[in-house]
This record gives sequence, structure tokens and C-alpha cells, in this order.
Amino acid sequence: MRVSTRVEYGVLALVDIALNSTGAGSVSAIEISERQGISKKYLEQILPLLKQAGLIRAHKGLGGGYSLCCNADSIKMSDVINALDNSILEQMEYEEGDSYKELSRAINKCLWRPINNQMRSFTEGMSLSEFSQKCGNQMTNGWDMYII
Amino acid sequence: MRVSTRVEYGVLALVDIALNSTGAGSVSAIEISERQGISKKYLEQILPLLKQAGLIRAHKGLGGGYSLCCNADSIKMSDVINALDNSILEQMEYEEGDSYKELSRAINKCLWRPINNQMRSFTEGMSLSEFSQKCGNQMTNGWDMYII
DNA sequence: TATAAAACCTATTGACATACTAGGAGAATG
DNA sequence: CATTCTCCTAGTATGTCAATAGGTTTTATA
Repeated sequence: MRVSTRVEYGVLALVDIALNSTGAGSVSAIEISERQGISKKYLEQILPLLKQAGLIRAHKGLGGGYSLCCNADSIKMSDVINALDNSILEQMEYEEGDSYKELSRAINKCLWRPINNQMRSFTEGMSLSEFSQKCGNQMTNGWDMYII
Repeated sequence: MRVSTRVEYGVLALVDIALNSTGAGSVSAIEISERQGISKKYLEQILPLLKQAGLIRAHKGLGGGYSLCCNADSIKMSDVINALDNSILEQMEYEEGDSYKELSRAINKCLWRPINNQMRSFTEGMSLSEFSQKCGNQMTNGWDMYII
């Protein structure tokens, strides 16, 4: 599956915030930008999406930045993805009423819907805390030994 | 997940061919077009993709049309999807070498790769024959009683 | 052999989304 | 009051999608 940089950078930024916010400290956009090698100006467009979804809080002014809104345990990865792109976990629509769309609806039901359900249950079942911990472990333990 | 009409119509056309080809008979583009309510001209662009992937055979001339290339048992739904859009079941790439991409790679490993694996194993595990049979049942049995 | 019906090929177009870049306004801190 | 943040808006290049259109070639059949 191809994921837009908006989603990729958004998830990256949130995990960066989760991993790098010590206590009550906040993480600024430029910090993330430098740490992850992403354009700061582009990040400034993405982070508000996470804020709007109620996942992070913004602190203006000197020493400001972003911090998690709630406990990372109560944030589901599906919430993160939906905040950045509402089409990824969205159910495909099928036309109502047209009789010749019957087969189309059957295909939707037997193919796209199960795929969607799998994605949803996986991302709903994983919390941000669990996820960022996993990512942290991956980084310290190295990558290659885990490659398939 | 949002799927392009190219993929949607392509799967639809193939299942239509599988369900409506009686014996050695072939199904023409205009038949599919009328039965499923799709532009014939657009279909004419999509069907070659299935042909190129070795899933269907084309018969030119009067009385011609399309028929399955091989037994529907040996066609996997993943093959169908890949023929129409190679990005859907594709693994996301991660940059090699950049040290600051470490977290990005970890996210890829822990989030996108599992999602991809689920999609792949589901579509690889289902044959076209099994699938079109399921769709046929859906249509005869009606839809509403199965809706979630 | 003429004709009709079918696949095949190529070009074009409008709409939309993506992936940024850019410039500044407003708020909070010291 | 100056600095450093977030925030807002606009613009732009690129690419993909979803068709529409017009014609060419192949082939069965009358």
C-alpha cells in the first residue's frame, strides 16, 4: 500500500513527540523536523491535523511546541491515521438502488470490506503507547535481524 | 480504503467474465458494459490490463470477446488486484542509509508492513473461483440480510 | 468477398490530490 | 520589547484519475 507523505510524516511526528516529550516538556516542530529530516514548513501544515483531532496540544511562544493531549494508552493508531487521512480506514461506498450494481456490491462485501475490517481491527487494537514502545525497541535492537 | 474505478471495474469485469462465460463462449466488452453499467470505452482500456497479466484471453472479430486464460481455481485475487494497480499490495519502501530515517523504518515495520501482510495473505488465499462463487451467492441470496 | 462486429491503439481533457515553498500574523515567554 | 514559537493563507509544479473520442486491425459469417 502506498501511503502519502502527509500520513507518513504525521505518524512519524506523533511518535517522535511521544518518545521525546519528557514529563511536561513539549516538542517543537523544528526539533522534529531536524531529528527526522522533514521540511519544517510542511510539518507545520501536518501537525495541526493531529491537533484538530484532539491528539496533541499546542503551546505557542518561546519554549513552546507540542505535547500529547491525553495518555498515550488511550490513543488508538486508528485515530492517528484517521486524523491524517480519512480515506485509508474508510469503508468503500456502494451505490444503492441501481439493480445492475448488484455484483459490484457483492464484490465490495466479499473483498474490500474484509480487507477494511482487518486494517481497522489491527489499528484499533494498537495504542500509541504500545506502538511507540515497539518502534523504540526496533531502533535500539537494530533492524536487519528482524527483516523477513 | 478508497479504490480507483479502474480497479473496481477491472475486478467487476473479471468476475462477470467468470460468471457469464458458458463453456468455451467468450464475453464481449459491450456485454459487460451493459450488464454492469460501465462505459464500454473505458472498459476497453481496463481489460487489456487483465490480458497483459495473463488472466484473460482475447478473441478478436465477430463473436469474439474475452475468456479466462486458465482455470479460475489457479487465479489468486492478489493477481487480479496487482494486474490493475500494483501499488495496493506493494510494500512501502524505506530509505536505506539515512540514519535519521531509523524511526521511519521502525514505523514501516510495525505498522504498514503488518497491514500489508494481512492484505496480501487474504487476497493470495482466495481464488477467483471461490470469490466469484461467493459473489454469486450474495446476489441470489440478497444483500440486506447479510449487512452488518 | 463484402460486411459487421469485435478487440486494439493513441491522444486529449478536466478535475483533483499531493507535496511542497513562501511570507507573514499572532501569541507567549524572558 | 525582542525572540521564538504556532498559525494561517496563498501559490505552484507534478502526477494520477476517469473518462471521451476517433480511428485501425482482425475475424467470423452471409
